[in-house]
Amino acid sequence: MPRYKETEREQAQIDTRRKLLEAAKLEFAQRGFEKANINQISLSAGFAKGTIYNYFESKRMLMMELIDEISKRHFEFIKEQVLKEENAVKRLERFFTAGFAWVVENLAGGWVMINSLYGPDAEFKQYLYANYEPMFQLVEKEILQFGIKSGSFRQVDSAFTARLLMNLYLGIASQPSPEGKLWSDPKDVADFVLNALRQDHELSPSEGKYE
Amino acid sequence: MPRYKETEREQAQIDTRRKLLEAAKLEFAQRGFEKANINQISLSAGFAKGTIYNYFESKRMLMMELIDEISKRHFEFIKEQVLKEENAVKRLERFFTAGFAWVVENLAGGWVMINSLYGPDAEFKQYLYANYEPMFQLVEKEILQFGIKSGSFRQVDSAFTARLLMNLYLGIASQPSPEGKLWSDPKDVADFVLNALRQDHELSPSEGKYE
Amino acid sequence: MPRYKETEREQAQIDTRRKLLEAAKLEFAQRGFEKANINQISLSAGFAKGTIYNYFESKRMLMMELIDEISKRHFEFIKEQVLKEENAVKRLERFFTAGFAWVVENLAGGWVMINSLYGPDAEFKQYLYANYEPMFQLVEKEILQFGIKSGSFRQVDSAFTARLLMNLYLGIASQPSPEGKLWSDPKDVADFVLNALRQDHELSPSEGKYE
Amino acid sequence: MPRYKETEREQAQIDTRRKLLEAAKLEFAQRGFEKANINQISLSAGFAKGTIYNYFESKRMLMMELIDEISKRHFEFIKEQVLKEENAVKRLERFFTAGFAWVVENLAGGWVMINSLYGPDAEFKQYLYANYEPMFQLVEKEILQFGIKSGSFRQVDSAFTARLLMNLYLGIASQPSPEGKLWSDPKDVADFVLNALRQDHELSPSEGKYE
DNA sequence: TATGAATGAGAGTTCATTCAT
DNA sequence: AATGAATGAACTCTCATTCAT
Repeated sequence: MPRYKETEREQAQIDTRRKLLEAAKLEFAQRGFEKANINQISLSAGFAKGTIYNYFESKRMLMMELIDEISKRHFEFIKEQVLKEENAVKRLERFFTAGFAWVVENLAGGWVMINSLYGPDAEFKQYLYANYEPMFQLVEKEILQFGIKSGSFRQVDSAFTARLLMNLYLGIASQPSPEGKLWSDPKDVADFVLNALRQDHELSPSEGKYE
Repeated sequence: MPRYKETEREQAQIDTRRKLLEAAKLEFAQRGFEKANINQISLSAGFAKGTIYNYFESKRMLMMELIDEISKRHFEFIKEQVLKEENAVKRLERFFTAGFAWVVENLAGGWVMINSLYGPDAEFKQYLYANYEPMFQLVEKEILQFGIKSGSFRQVDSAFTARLLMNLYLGIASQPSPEGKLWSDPKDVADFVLNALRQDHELSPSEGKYE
Repeated sequence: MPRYKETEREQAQIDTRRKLLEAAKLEFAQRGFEKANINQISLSAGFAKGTIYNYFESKRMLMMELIDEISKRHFEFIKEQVLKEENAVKRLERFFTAGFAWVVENLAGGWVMINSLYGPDAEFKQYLYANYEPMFQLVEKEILQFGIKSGSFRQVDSAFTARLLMNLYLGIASQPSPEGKLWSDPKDVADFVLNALRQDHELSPSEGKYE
Repeated sequence: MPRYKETEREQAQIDTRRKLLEAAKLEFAQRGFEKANINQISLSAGFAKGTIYNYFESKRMLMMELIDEISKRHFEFIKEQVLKEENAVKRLERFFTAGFAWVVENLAGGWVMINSLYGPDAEFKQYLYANYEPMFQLVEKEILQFGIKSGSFRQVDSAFTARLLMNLYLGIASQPSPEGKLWSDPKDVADFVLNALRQDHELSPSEGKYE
């Protein structure tokens, strides 16, 4: 059999798979995992009901692979944007700017992530946390520790603070309006955080206390 | 008919209702709304499967009433604790302390709230937001505006900041360990926030820049 | 115990029973036997759900007693009106006039009869036929045979014709408009039937009189 | 894909659908719509209980399609037989002969029709009336008006009389014995009706009145 | 006798999954 | 690889009936 035929077939399979994942993303985002209809996903993607089972073992495995794909893209996007900046403050601002932008550009994907993260399904949640580990690392190391080392930020517990920042990000990202807008500006969130992270040595000891 | 008899019957109804809501809370927390089995709830509460329909119109209505009850208790608890304090900084600390404590003491209730807040069901989400409006108000007015007026906090957008704080609270509250512990100390979160809210007038203009 | 107390109690029971039957008639007429809600009947009658079971063994027995009552009243009404007339032609006309009037005045009762007569429940149907036997007899003997004997009608098979007439009556009676009107005038139906029953034209003119 | 394969599959679908409708007809006829068990229908037809939902949206829709099918066949059968005759009297006789024959040959179908026509379900009733409109038209135009024009019948209100005849037909048709026989002979019914429709000009005007 | 909470059998419907074509 | 008919477990909801008070 000619080589190029093989390649064509492989490409066709990849395309089908991509279409199915795209349809799944929309369905899961709209109805949630439990209410989502796997037959409908296959149909929406332009195939017959059964086709999806040639590509994914089960509804659950489909979801896992979807989570995988979305979270990887999500991370890559943010990582690239953040590392572009060479200044910790700008990196932090960029983290929120890029993060919010991604959500707005990927509403359905965002919903799948949020639902899995805060939903009742332990397996999905655990899987997602594992997938987001690199993003935690990014925030912790490439933003916070980087900023502390460079003197931009005060000495904070970077692991703890990374989690706080991720929480802020995801929390806000989970509340888009029906039109797909977020309720806050990334700049404002970044400002708030920067205020919390700024050096406070210039405060006189007596002023450092909050009664 | 003797009065006390009536009272007895009424009390029995209240008890049954409470048992059913309690069982529902556990089931919904554990499995999520969609996977929750309403027959099982009734059975877990110690009744026949049909009994629950003498008390709640439908699975959905049961959930709504549960959300109602939990959110009201949640708010009352936090409100009481926060308003006990007469100092804005202490109120803010108390908000997190009491908030975390409530979640730890009410793990199942917390799950129901979080799942509804971040889940795919628009009706539940909307209902819950409406129910949590008083809590937003509490944070905005009795903590933030109160602190700004008294000079404890700098001039921030109180509505925006209230939402940020609620996000932080709910985000962290949504991640209890399997043993029911939260990953962070309320004191640490409060400190982070207080750093962001402290007066910055003592900074000289040149020091106000992050570079 | 005083005698009049007993009587009062008996009267109260009779009243309760009547109210329950009345409510049952409306419910059965509106929703049909299968969809009718026996709890609702008891409530509509002004009692608690369980009360109806103090008066009727089961939903089915309630229906039987209702059929009994309605069909007896129905027959008594028509019989009285028909026998008032001393002329066969008038009796026949009166049969349709009174019959239609009864249906219009007793729409709910009429529905219960028709549904039972033409419905899928064999037991009800059989019971109703037994109950309507006297009405068949009335038509056969007091109208048709009476008219044949008196020379008003030609020689027809009175049993067969009685059934035909009952069919005509019940068929039309089963089609009231939503406002409770029947689609035809009893006079017109009677005229049609009288045409079919008149002496054949080859009879001499003197015999052509229906009296 | 080969054409004949497609055809095979289509044929299989048509067969399955027919089997399901057949089973539904028997179940509905025997137990009535409300008591009929849709799972049982699917099982009786030789499929799993869920299969029927691949062909019909709901129990209600199944019933509607069944009514549709039966009434169409019913009408076609009678129409063909009636129009075969070229004489109004014969057409009328044929109407009853063919009508009775159809009922006897299609007992279950007949029951479904009668139950829907006289039952408590307004939607079915309305649907059936709409479906039987052509049959009313047939009786009114092709039998009665045809007979009046040709001088076979006297001048009667054809719409009114058509309804009367349909009533007679359906009423008798609704009372088959357990063995599936009707209580009357079509000839006798036709004779009765013909007597009512015959020209009465030979009666002297004064005798034509029933007073 | 009246009450109404509790019961539990039963039914319609959904849909993930299988598999022969 | 793609198809889509068939499957049957599972689930929500209804309501006739019971019975302790």
